[in-house]
Amino acid sequence: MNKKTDLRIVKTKKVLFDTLIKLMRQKNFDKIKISDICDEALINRSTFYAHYEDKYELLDDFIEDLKMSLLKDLEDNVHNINTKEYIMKLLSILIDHIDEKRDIYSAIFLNNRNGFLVDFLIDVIERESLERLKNNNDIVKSELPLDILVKFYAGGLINVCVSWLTRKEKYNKEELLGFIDKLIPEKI
Amino acid sequence: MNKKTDLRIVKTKKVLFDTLIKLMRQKNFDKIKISDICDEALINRSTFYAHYEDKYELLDDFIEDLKMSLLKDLEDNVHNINTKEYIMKLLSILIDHIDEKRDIYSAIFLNNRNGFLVDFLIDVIERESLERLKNNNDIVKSELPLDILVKFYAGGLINVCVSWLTRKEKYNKEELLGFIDKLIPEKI
DNA sequence: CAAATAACATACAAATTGTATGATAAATAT
DNA sequence: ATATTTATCATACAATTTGTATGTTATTTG
Repeated sequence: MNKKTDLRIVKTKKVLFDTLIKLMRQKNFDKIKISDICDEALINRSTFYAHYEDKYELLDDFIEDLKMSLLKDLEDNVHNINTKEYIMKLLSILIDHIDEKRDIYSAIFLNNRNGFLVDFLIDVIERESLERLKNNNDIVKSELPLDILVKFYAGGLINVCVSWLTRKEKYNKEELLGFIDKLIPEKI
Repeated sequence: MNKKTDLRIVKTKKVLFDTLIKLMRQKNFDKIKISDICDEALINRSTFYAHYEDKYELLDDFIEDLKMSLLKDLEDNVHNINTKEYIMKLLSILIDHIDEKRDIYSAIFLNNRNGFLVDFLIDVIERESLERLKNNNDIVKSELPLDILVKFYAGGLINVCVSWLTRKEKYNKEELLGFIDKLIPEKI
């Protein structure tokens, strides 16, 4: 039984997270000062230092949270189905998740901090489905190493999602999923 | 006839570039101070400020140079051939280029500053081959918007290259090209 | 060789960070 | 409900890093 964290800490972190994203939408993360964040968040600067060593630690903590919430969305929704269905479901959840948190993700992407998402997606695919993919007939024929396949599809699909999110949204969510459906072959 | 730049400037910028990469291999770009760079480069800090406003401008300038050299490699080698051949040739040149400048690129990738390469590759493909791709039978059947296709393949292939570069190199250059060959369908 | 100018040495102001301390307010636990 | 704990605040200050300014020296160009 882990004692729950003090409400004040929860509140402080939340307002720091919100403010960070707000500022990242206005200017590049590189240019954001700790004092900017505190001023905007109405948080004393010494309080900031009580939680984080620097702004990078704040960003890391935030992204960790984001990963957890994405992971939860996936766990709740993705179940054992075949490879392509599985990937489609995974991306559908991912896109929903991104779409719900559109402000957050577009701020992250604007700052080119999306490496984590590629890494994360690769991680998820590797962890959750490596065993399944290994025993799956779909995958055997490709003659390609699994790690290469995973990198390729993860990189490509994330890039499509990023452009969909940051651009002027030529397509809606359903169209995007339709495109992705065509990009992923039935038999990999 | 544009007057050539003063030799001293060329030398100063070169040593700044070299030092930046050296430091980026040791620690994250975020943590590198202007004074670190100058100390290591044996350049007076005031000289730094004579050329750049901050370290981000230095990095931009360096990446601009890198883009130019990559562009030159491509121009020298890529000629009109069909879509798949064209893409394979493009990537072959890209991989050679990256391989030659392995130290530089792995430092950039380690710092997750590879967004520019995806953007750049997309740019190259869009500029140099959009017309060709448009009139190409290979592309028509896909029923997918060209921009989506470009994002997908650019993101996927760059991600494969990045992992190839930063990982412990399980595969050699020829094997990598073989994998890429299988990833790109004959008819897109 | 003369003129131009880049790099240097130095100093210093400004901005930002990082730390320390005691007081106050809020949350938890008994 | 009250005592206890502790997070936040206010403030001050040292330390770091940046950014600018100035005159001198060394190098490059023409």
